[in-house]
Amino acid sequence: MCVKQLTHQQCLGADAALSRAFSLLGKRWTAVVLGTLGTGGPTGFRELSRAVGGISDSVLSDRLTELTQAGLITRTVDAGPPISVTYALSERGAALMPAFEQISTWAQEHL
Amino acid sequence: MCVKQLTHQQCLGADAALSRAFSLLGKRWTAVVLGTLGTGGPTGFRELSRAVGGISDSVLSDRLTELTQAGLITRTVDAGPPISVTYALSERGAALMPAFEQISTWAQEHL
DNA sequence: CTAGTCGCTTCGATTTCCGAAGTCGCTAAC
DNA sequence: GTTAGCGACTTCGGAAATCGAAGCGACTAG
Repeated sequence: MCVKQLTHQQCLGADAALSRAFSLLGKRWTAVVLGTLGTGGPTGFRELSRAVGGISDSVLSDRLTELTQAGLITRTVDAGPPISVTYALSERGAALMPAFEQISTWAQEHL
Repeated sequence: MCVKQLTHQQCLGADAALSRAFSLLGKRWTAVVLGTLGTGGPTGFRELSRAVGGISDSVLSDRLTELTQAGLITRTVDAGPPISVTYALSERGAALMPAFEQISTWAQEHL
């Protein structure tokens, strides 16, 4: 049984939800991109690339597209000139930050 | 600045810690394996494979090796006969469960 | 003796990721 | 006017990760 005295069914539901979450978060860079937007605030592609560090442009572009489509971030285009694009956490994305802070705290003492 | 009024330095530290955490959790299946051990308790390879669902044997084997080496799970061999092996969360691994519960709750309402 | 299970390993194929180079539109400096 | 740099990406070949299937040895059950 669960470490927290849940019913078997509740455990299955929790596992399925965690699986859905990690079908996104289990990709390299997804959580780091979200976390970086959470700590640094709204920013553009290049600045985000620098803040994340080590990510390729094509993967960053892919992740931003996926996260926008999943509703975790918003993409705002200012036609300028010059064109500028700003990515920011949405409410839904911001709702993940408490969990990421816990993971971050955990990593500070365990990794 | 941070959404939570941290210093710039604290944000950078948090991002670096999150990056370290997700160099592990950002691999396909890692978090789901941990989460499944958290809800289902100690178990063997085959049962864990069934509980996780959809994972290949070679990746499960790889993940279990990595997680054991990282100290997040323990591997206990009973020489039998027949041989049986039990994987369980370590204290360090169990310390991640509150964050995974938050992510699971978040996924139940957002994904 | 046969079939099934456990706890894995191996291997070829597929998918994901990476690094480099590139595009277009803009701005700045000379 | 020219050159260089930047932003916001896209493209592509190669490397790494993942997958699915098949296999192994040791055991148990019928």
